[in-house]
Amino acid sequence: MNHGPGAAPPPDPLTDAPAGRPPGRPRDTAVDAAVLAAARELVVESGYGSVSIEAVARRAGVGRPTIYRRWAGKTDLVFDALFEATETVPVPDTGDVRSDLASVARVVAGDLASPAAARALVAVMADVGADGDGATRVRDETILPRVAELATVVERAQQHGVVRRDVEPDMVLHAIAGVLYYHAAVLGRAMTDELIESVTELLVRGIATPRPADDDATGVRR
Amino acid sequence: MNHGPGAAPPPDPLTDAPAGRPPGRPRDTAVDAAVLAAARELVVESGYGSVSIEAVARRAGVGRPTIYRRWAGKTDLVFDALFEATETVPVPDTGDVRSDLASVARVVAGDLASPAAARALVAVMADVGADGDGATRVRDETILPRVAELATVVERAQQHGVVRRDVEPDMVLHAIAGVLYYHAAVLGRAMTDELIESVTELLVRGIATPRPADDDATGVRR
DNA sequence: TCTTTACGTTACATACCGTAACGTAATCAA
DNA sequence: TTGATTACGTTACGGTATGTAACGTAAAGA
Repeated sequence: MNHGPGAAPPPDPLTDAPAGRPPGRPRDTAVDAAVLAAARELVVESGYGSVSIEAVARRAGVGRPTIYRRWAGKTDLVFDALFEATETVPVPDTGDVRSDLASVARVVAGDLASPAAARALVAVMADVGADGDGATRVRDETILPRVAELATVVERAQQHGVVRRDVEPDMVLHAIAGVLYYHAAVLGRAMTDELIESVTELLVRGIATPRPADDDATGVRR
Repeated sequence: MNHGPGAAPPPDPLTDAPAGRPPGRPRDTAVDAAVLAAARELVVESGYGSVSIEAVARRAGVGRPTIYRRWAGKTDLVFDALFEATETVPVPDTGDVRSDLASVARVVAGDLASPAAARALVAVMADVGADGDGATRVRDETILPRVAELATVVERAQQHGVVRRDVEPDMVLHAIAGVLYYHAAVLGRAMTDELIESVTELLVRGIATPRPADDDATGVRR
């Protein structure tokens, strides 16, 4: 994946110096902004499948080659356009696992607030997954680090004994994301408070440590 | 959505008669099969985004207009090609909620077994969701009925008192599907037994009725 | 034989792709 | 100021896919 405009000037491989601004006319940052905004708008309006580089260039008032100088293709561009807006959020720490997980769920739901954006995110993932190259890179550079960071919420709760030790922290995060993605992208449902509430409820009960003299909380055979 | 070749001759609205075979040369069912097979192959080989009606027609040895006579477009065609293979499975009833849900999870995982197919399914969903028309139809005609059918597993368990009454049965099914879809399409992970196991574990604990003198199974404040 | 529909072929206008070439503009170094 | 270097918009190119139309031929029933 390119992640084009964000790239800093490369360090000089010989001198190992910080390598100041490269020669020549610098990129116009206004172009970056215009293109990303146009891409975002078009995706929301007409869906990922209907977006074309051509249309983005037209709306942004920019030449098509200019876009190709920055991004490798539609997938790259839309990916940046959608993730550029998602600012990193601090890991919640309210002292209560339930509240922490609810916060996480609300952040994820925020990214999926617009059904169109949700579908686009999924479409990009499906698209990116097509080539074995960039697929793992996107995941490893964008999704997984964030998951690992947020998983500390679960780890903290484990150290305090309120969450089972055999729960994989990442799994909990993936579950939150999975359920919300599914509701947004496949079911086309809005991210309501009720949904966030019931997901949190389900997970908190699912990962909670059973009461001391109760080592078989799942013995539900009838 | 079209669901083209499966359509039976329409009943006569006036006579209410079964309405025999329509006049003219009948559709060649071999063409249906060849096109669907070609579409399936191409989707698995190169991903949904790279499939074109043109390519499908070429591989199927069929004229392009012939495809357009049956399906409205790429989305329609691929949708039918992918769902045609998923036979309906009887609702499990092992007498144990855990086993029942594990069975459901295994069925869903079966549909997502091939990573390429999983991505294609998601891509089609995202694509279908773009137009407000066919979106709800696909969901209401394909996904939701199946979910409602399988949700009886949860309802049965509720009647036997092993699952909380305030759990929405559909929600449980959506959770299973959501987590598995996410793992397949976004994370690109295989449908392992461990995954199915841990999802089932999480959900069973999450929906189980708390022990009688234990009305606060979620009081996990530290 | 007549009517009706299916099929393959060919053709058409439109659109997008990705890249190349050109002239002009902006920036830095000598 | 001059030269080198890169960015930008415009134009153009060959290639591919789209969705539709028109044609002749094939297959079925009346």
